[in-house]
Amino acid sequence: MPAERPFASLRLEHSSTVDRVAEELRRAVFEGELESGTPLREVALAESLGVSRSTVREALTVLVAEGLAVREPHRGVAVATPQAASVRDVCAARWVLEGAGVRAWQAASSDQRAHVHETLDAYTSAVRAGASYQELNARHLAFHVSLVALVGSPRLVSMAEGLMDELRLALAQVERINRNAHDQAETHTALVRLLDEDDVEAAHRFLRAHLVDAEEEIVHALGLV
Amino acid sequence: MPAERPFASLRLEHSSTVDRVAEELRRAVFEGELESGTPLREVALAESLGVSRSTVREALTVLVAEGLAVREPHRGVAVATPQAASVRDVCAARWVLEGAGVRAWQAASSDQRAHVHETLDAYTSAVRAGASYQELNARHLAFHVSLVALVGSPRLVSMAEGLMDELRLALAQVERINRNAHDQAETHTALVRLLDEDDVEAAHRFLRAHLVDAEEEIVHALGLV
DNA sequence: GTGGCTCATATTGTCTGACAATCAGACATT
DNA sequence: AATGTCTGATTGTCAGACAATATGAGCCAC
Repeated sequence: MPAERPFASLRLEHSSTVDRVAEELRRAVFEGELESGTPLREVALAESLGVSRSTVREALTVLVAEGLAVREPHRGVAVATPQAASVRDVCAARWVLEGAGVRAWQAASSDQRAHVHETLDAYTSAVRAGASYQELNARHLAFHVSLVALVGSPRLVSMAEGLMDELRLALAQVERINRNAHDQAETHTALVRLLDEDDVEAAHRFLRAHLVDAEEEIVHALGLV
Repeated sequence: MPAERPFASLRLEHSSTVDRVAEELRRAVFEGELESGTPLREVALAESLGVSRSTVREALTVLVAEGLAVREPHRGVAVATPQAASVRDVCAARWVLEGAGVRAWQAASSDQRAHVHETLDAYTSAVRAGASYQELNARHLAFHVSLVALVGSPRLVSMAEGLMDELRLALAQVERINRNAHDQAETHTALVRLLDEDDVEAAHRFLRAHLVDAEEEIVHALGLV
């Protein structure tokens, strides 16, 4: 019987100008090129990127929606400045999402569990390969997103991705000055080992401790900036 | 000792034109004036609202970000069509958030617990007063958001608000045809009673059942549309 | 010096008008 | 029926304009 959408797997991304500008700004933020608080002037960006002001405005709206920048009426958009309070909030939220993911381990599909292993492998091999801060952060946080994905809700996943983007911003600001991205490969491997043993309770407690540690470390590092 | 932001609570909303347009579109969607799938043409909206096309575009971007509308490249924005799958996803996500809220009951502040009572009262009195569908939906969902607020994370709250907006869209579409918004005041009162008795476990199970019911009901009603 | 005033400048918020790229539907061709 | 072509509608992006508002400097009074 013929499928009703024979070529459903084919897809080509139609990157709009706005998307490209937003991506470039995101990159600059995560790369630490833009210090937190830096104002993002519309005309200056438009000229330097060779696009119109309207396009820049739309891209800035995206950044603001993602929490990477803040807009104040008639004062413009600036790179967000991570505060201790907002980091704690992000961590509280991620604990809810990731904790739910871990609890869903046994109910999760084998694909979802495999995906956790994949993101862990990607992280640990990046650590071994001595990858850049940005890549380590990205892979580390991707692992945590894969935990949330165990719940099986696309919306929860995109929420988690948004939270991780905010963390990446905070980490980028911290690492501009203090490059202390230490190796956490064993910690995560241990977490997954607990999951593989189906000891969900222990994994849950372990994750809790890990997230609390991460929160304290980021907040502490922020205090030094 | 003087606070560092003495009048932080004061705030006067400088409603921008974009905000007003977005609010008007939101209202029209929740009111059921716009059937799901209705294309939102930029020029037509601009003329009928008396604003420029750029302003309409920015407002539409907001609606799309909120999940109330979908944009397809070069084809424009249309009112989102709630699918069974997306409703189930929203419900899975809200279960994670609201469940975490209920579990946080005992650790929550008295303000937060009082807020749950307030939103419940607002809902039940609206029921008694025979309020409109829209108002009942809004107050009903505001109660559920107040559960999430027990966690104490602003970001989780705004995530929950986003989910509820999507549900309001779905409800508005089913109620365009089938007005079956039945009274759920007792259910919610019972839930809060369990919380007041600090029987968090029972409240958790009760909430679970309530959310499953709600999901099935909405999905079923959607099937009739 | 502090506090308050006016004013010039920069920037945003919004509008108008334009044009190419793309899409949807009708129509013609094979 | 499937394919190619034309036409109109709509979006994506651009350029330029103007009013409202915020920022900062200078100036004045005390």
